[in-house]
This record gives sequence, C-alpha cells and structure tokens, in this order.
Amino acid sequence: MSPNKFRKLKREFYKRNLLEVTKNLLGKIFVVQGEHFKLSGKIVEVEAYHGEHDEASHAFRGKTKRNEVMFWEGGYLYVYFTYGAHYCANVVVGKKDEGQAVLIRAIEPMEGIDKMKINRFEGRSIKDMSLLNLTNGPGKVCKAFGLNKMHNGIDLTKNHIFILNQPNLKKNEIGISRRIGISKSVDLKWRFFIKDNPYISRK
DNA sequence: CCACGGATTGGCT
DNA sequence: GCCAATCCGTGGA
Repeated sequence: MSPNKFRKLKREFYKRNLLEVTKNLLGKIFVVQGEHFKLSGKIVEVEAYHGEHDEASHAFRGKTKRNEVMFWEGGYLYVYFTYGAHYCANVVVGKKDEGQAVLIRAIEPMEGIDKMKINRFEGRSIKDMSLLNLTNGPGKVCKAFGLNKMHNGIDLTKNHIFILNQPNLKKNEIGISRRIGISKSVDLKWRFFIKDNPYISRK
C-alpha cells in the first residue's frame, strides 16, 4: 500500500492556506459512503471564498445562523440553499473563525453513477440526461450526491462523507479564472479547474 | 415586518 | 444568449 494515495484527507490538510488547499483539492476523490451504496468522483472544478477582503463570500459580513459552519476549523462540509432551488457544497478551510471555504463546482463521476442519475434526474423532466450533465455545476453535484441541509456541518474526517488523497496536480494542468455567478469582488481569479477535463461546468 | 436578491439551472426566444 | 422559477436568510425601515 502506498502510504497516502487512498487515505482520507486529515484535519491538517484542510487547516492550511486557503488557495493552497483550493488548488490541492483538484484531482482528489469526493466520497459519499452510505450503508448500502457508495458515490464517488474526482473533483475537477473549485472556487475559493475568503473570510475577509472578499465581498462575494458569505463570511464577509460576519457570522450568521446560515454561514456559521464556515467559521469552524477546516475539514467540515458547509452546505447552503440558494435561488429557492439548489444546494451548494463547500469544504471549510483554515483555522477556527477564519471563515474560509472552497466551493465544489464540478466532479467527474466515478462510482455509483446509476444512483447519481436517479438522484439527479428522477421525477424531473430534463432533456439532457447524459453523463456530462450529471455533476458539472455546484447545484448538480449536490443533487447527484444527495447533499442537502442535513449535511451542513458534517465532519469530513469521519466515515460518511470524506475526500480521498491523490497526488497534487502539476501547475500546467490547472486552469485559472474569475469566479462564476458573483457580483462582488469579481476580479479575483480564484476559480481553479483541471484543464481539458470535460466534466467542468464551463471553459 | 417586508422587500430584496442570490457562489444556479434548464428551457426557450 | 436570455430569462423565469422558487425559497428563505438577511438587512433595512
């Protein structure tokens, strides 16, 4: 067994510098382990949200009931509801009270694809039910992996929802851009994605 | 107390 | 490319 390759990321991984953790999360394996099923996929697109100096961050105006998990120490899942319809999942980063998180924007599906398709498409009339349309957006990721407000605050170092280690990507394998869908702090280039990966939400 | 708008999505002009 | 759907946390009055 290689020592780290398939091991769960530990608390220390998440408590480091925000942008380092954000880039290091690319290529890692996100896992939801149920009693009778397992869903997993490779993280291919992420965005960083800082606690200070970042007006687009939920944490910018301080702690509230909604965003309190963002102020926990790194390694917890922050799930919030938006646009009256969608959930978005974030990995909390840094030390307690820093208010930093990484939004998981897209995943390349690996295990449990049939169940993901049921989660995401069943009971809705969606024309494009292809694999490429399964998890290529933050709301889609939550739908496919069955994430909702019940999972807000889940500890990623435990056995239900966690992230498996993989080698860090090389610099030239990572694409960088402005973040998507925000109206403040729009110039920060804090979106990172795996270049040429077909499962990202957009170019 | 109430109006606003959002870290989105999907379908249509 | 454009826009409506749809809920509720947040913040101003």
